[in-house]
Amino acid sequence: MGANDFQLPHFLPYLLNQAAEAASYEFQAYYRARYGMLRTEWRVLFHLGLYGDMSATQICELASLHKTKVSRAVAALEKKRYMARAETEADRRIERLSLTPMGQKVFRDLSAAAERFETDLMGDLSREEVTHLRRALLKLSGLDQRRA
Amino acid sequence: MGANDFQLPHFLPYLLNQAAEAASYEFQAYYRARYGMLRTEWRVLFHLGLYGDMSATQICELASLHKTKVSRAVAALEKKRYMARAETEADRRIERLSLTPMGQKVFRDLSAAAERFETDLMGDLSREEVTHLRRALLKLSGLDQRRA
DNA sequence: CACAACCGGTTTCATTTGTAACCGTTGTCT
DNA sequence: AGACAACGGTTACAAATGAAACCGGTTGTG
Repeated sequence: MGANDFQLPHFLPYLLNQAAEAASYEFQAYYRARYGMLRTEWRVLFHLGLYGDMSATQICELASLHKTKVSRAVAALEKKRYMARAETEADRRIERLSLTPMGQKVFRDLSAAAERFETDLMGDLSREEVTHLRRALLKLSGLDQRRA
Repeated sequence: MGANDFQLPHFLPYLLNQAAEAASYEFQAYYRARYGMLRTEWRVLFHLGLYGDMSATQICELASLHKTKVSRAVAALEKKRYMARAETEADRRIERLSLTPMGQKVFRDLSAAAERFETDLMGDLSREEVTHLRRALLKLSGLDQRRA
């Protein structure tokens, strides 16, 4: 024990952070340059594209994002005409968010780009390594618990 | 292919990010509450603690941090009296950074805390899983290339 | 030796983020 | 019904971040 055998490149939180940053670098550059989008914005866009219309709060829960972040991302996406809001008749506080046709197009392009970057990324890893990696990350993130 | 089989919880950059955030959450709360430190600050502190005195630029390279971030972290650590600067006689631009005794104490405490949190974190994973995970993350982060 | 390019590090300014207070709506309790 | 807590979402303000300009100090070149 003690600090002697502790090394930064073995410390999981550090390692995860470095890997996460490296992994999202190219994709980030892509959606930023091409659509002027921020990280939270593509996340919101993807949630709507993948899971269908939903409210801001639902996105918060699914993506573990704070509501102010989502609120701002929603405003930005709306301004870019990628997304629209509709009032809910049953509860007038809730806004049903949905992608516009243009937003859907962006979503499809970004999905394809995401797959390309991911494939690229996995180039260094064997198929088995990727499977194990995903499983471990799911556990660590708690995403396996929160999801159906 | 196409967007149909694409799912957010399988997308590596997303997954890595979620895992990284979840993993560093508790440790972050610890050094923040206890020492009022920011993420970049503990990274700088750890680099000095683990690898001995060095310059800001060297930390930038080792930790893949931008120099403004390091500059601010160094200023903050100095203000807290965890770290001191010394001029280099050979090149008066370079500052040799080193931990004060107080900084070393903080470093030791944080090292121990880091190990505890990491052990905790790995509770969900088998020893083998952790080994594989580390190897994969090292590759993805590029940390294995840049380091001796 | 003068001059320009470069380097280590800081500062400035615009953008992004976090925290908390806030607004209108709905649910609850009596 | 009326008072009040809780909720969905926004706004305001402070703190953190990123990009680029900047400041001395150093190196290289004529």
